[in-house]
Amino acid sequence: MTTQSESAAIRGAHTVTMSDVAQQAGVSSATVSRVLNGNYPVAQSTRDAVKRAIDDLGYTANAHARALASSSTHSVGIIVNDLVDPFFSYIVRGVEQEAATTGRLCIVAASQGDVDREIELIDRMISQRTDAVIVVGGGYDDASARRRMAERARTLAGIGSALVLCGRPSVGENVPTKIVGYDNEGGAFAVTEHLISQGHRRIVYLGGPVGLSTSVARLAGYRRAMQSHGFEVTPELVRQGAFGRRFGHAAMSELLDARLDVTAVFAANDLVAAGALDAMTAQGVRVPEDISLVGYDDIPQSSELTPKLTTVHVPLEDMGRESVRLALSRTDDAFGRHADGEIIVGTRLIVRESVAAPAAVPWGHR
Amino acid sequence: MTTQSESAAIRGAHTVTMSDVAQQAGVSSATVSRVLNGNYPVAQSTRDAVKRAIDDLGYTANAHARALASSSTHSVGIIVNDLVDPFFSYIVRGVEQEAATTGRLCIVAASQGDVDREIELIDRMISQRTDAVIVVGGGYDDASARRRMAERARTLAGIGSALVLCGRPSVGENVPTKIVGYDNEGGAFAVTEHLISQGHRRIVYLGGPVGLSTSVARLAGYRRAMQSHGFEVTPELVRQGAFGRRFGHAAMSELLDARLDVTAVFAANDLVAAGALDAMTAQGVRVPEDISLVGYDDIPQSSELTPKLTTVHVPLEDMGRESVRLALSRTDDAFGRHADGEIIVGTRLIVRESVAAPAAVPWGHR
DNA sequence: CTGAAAGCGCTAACAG
DNA sequence: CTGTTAGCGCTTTCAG
Repeated sequence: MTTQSESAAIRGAHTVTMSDVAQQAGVSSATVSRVLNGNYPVAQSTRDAVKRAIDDLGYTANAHARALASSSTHSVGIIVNDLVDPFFSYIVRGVEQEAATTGRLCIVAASQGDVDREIELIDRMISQRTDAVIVVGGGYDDASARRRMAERARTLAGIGSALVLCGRPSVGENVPTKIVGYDNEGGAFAVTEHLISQGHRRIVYLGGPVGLSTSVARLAGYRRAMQSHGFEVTPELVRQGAFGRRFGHAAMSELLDARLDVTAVFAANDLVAAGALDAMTAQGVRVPEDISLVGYDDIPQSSELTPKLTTVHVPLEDMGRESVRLALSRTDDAFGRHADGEIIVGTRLIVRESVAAPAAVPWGHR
Repeated sequence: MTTQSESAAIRGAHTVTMSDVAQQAGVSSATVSRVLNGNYPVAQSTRDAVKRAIDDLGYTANAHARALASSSTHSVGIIVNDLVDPFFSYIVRGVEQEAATTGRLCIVAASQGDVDREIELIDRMISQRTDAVIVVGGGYDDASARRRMAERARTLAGIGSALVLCGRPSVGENVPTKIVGYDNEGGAFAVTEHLISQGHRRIVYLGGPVGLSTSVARLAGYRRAMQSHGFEVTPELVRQGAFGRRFGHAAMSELLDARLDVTAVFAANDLVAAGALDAMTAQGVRVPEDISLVGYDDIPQSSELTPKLTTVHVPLEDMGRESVRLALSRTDDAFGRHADGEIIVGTRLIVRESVAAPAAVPWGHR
């Protein structure tokens, strides 16, 4: 048997191309293309000969030549802030899965939350002519960024691809984007309501970058719930900053040191909650006996904290999958114009162990 | 000002190509290519004209055409088991970072631990002609898989790319692969020694798929440490299975239910340790007072457990970075033959809070 | 410094 | 069913 490596060695370092295969099989390259793509009738005998030649030569089609000659590149692009943050990695997992299911490869890039970098990465994806470019996570209310994003959206729509905003608000009317979102305001409202229903009224909102759409919306939901019950949201009750564990820890420590009179904490996401929990545990504050705590996102780790975290579930992986499905579904109308597509996934309160009725005497005031 | 979108609208849906730009700028496409690549002298005025045309037209180079005509594709491929497992996601982060630094994009794919799927994905990466294909994580001692892997390694080397095995042993002598590894056996030996030095002698080895190179090596290190002290490793002391949190929980619960006489647990990785810790906490077993616990990998979450986990540090992100560096460093000799490259990163014991001297009376025997 | 022209490897009509 | 023939959009000699 002639193995791939042997023949490669015999033939030298020249890359094996389709016409090599054609020649070896005694057919034309068109025929090789046909058996490869299986989208056209080819005699069984010819097919076999071609397959044998492919094997013997160790031929692997050049995806670039293919992309150039045909249309689809069989790839999707995804841009996230950070690949190790569970929020993003679960979404990436969903995207990769759905891409694989549809025979596509997945190009991922991390923007580190830098807007310019993000645009730059979108441009690189455009260069790659990916079948979709998925941008994940909240954005800032920045007119320039929005305008540049809109330009890319148009370019992508123009080449038959699509820009999908996953967990990010629209960048403007009449901009051809697809959106996969979830209800940040509503979820925040619900979880705050839950706290209030347990008797809390001095609730602090902790974390989330100032101005980031996601955290703006969560804060709004919190505010609406508080106000609908006539509870005042004093400035000291709102502690924004970042979405990480570290911030949660630092901000909570500070809060505790200040002996602020609060009975519950709404952390802007689960990571912040985890950090806050650490800080409380370190200072001997019991959750939920002394202070109740809730988070947002329901990343799997949340149910592994002690106590298990009450939070708002967001179907991250599904959002990833939906993003590619939506992008791939052609929504052009009869005139070839690109219509908008939008999916809002459901969000729901997950009650676990981190909430209880407020302590008779608040922590730090005994 | 003529915006990109306006002119795109005027021009219709035809993708903007280089010759469009050339025409608009009144030069040849060769010139456009030159200013784009900046690797050849072009008059300043011409350069400006071209740039303006590019802007006006909203031109974005087609990466596939470029890859086809030139050589480098400016991309690297990486294959992991699972994108949300911190072990893998940190490595991916390192790869993405280094790729970005060298102006490359990163194609990622998940094999879900399936060998055939892994080979299939390598083939797709070969199709993409990525500058490197990085396969991450332990492998099974499977001759067929190794042979197929070796074939791919040769193919890749033949087209000027490279197969790098990150955290996986060599697939054979004279196979042109690059290796980025770390000392599993040594780290396991060290952490087991640590336990022994604290007075433990009934230590259970928990987790890790049977036969997976990584876990085989860790188990070997554990055995060597035990045996060097004359402690017998009875079969009941070795509980293999998987690398996940769920397995850790299940196996530890079982162990506890069996009232097995052990004073310490060496979890095959931190996820298993986290699961085991959960199980112990649930049953009222205190760590480390009743039973000591150690893990492996030192994923960041390890220091966020209660108690903080004593474990073996593995520089995951660095390994990712090194993988692409190594792959990109040409190590061809004068005859154009591809030489092997290998990096073994350091591993070190991280002592935290999960180990103490054994209890006078073992848990479950009071 | 710039243009013309020959591919890179493949797909997709268009003829047989 | 199969071969011929154009390109896809770019890079890269080779000539000016």
